[in-house]
Amino acid sequence: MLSALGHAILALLAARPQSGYDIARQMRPPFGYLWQARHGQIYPELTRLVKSGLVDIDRVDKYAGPPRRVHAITAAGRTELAEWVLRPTQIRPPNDEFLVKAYALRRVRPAAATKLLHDQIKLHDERLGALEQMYSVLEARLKSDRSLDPARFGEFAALHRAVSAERDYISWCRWLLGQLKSVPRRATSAPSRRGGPSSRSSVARRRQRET
Amino acid sequence: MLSALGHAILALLAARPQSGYDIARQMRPPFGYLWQARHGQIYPELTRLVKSGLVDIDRVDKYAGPPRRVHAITAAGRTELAEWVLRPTQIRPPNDEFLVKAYALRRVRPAAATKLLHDQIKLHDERLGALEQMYSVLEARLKSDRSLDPARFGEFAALHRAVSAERDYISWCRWLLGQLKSVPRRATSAPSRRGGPSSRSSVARRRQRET
DNA sequence: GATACCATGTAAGTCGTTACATGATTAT
DNA sequence: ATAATCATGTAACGACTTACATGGTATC
Repeated sequence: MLSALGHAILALLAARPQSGYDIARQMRPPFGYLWQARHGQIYPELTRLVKSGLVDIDRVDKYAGPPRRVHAITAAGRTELAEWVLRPTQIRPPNDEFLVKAYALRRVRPAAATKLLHDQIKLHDERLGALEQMYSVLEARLKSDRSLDPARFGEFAALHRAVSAERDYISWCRWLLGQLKSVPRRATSAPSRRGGPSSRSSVARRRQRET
Repeated sequence: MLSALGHAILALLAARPQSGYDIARQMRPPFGYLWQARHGQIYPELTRLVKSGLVDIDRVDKYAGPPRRVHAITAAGRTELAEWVLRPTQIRPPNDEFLVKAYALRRVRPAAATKLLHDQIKLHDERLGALEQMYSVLEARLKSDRSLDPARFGEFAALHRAVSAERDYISWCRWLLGQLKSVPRRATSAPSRRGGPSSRSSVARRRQRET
């Protein structure tokens, strides 16, 4: 059994041999677009991959500074990667903290809510900008190179996904911003429960087992 | 310090008092749209919330079957929730296993790749269908009720996000499917490295420290 | 000299999954 | 009877974060 991170590392090493640091750089939050992880998780995982024979140390480069251990995927690693790709995949839990905050947004003043949204938009805009730049660099390379290099198609697909996801997220933030303007009502700490038929019926639908 | 899950539970309890089972049902993968978690994580977290005084046990319902412990948020809980909402929020790491598989897609036969994508589309289509249904039920309620109930706006916003995210994901899958048809080249286990100037320049750009 | 980056590693703690455990109710 | 759902809990394990640790190089 190999973790998703392990397979993500295999996938990167299948593209080209790299050092742990190279991998960590590509995976560094918040700009990693294939898989995000910190070096504290990557180095031990690399060690495990070497121990299981899916990866080996190609060479150790010593130019200046600390030596770089360049890892390469083995034949067994490529086999494992291909088999893993074919195995069924579940949907990841979205679990976005900011979504929960949006759910509870009416608990804060509208001005504060607006600021929150602008902050979040800024964060995602920065990420989107970085992704778009990587995307256009890659696109330019794919066009200028003799034909398009299918070896880089994976990067293209992943970047395409990441860019699209960020745009979608930002659209939602802007939609929410618009909603805040049109429905500026706010609740205080008292829940203001106007226990009319609306909430009644909700409870009734949920449980009919009441005595 | 309280976890994101703890705050998600607080947010749900701020909407109405509920049992652990109710919370677990709303958070159950793969259809939970606010936050996904298993009951094995939820019950201990609820206990912690009670111990810290953010939640208390409203009552224990015994209709028939096992008793339901109905939890309610306390005043301290509402305060904590509101303060947490205002705190800065980082972007969650996307870390989607299927994205890594897409990155490595050219390692499998085109027919297998196509099947993988159809499977993934099916999964997301099922989730999208469920979400859209919840969305339309909620929408109908918001319209039929006297005016729109701002207390339910959070659900609306979260569902909106979830639906939009699923649609975006499915679009990407379909785009990939189209790409597979137009670029049906596949690599065998041999990496076919045609070490031309393209990969050279890439390496050169990445590190200029070579002796 | 201070700061930033390169480069690798480990340890402690939290978050989350999976599986075990129990027992009643409802439907087939 | 058998299975599915209701309802709560715990234990073991794996994934991930944060912080500590080291030491060289480049830049201001």
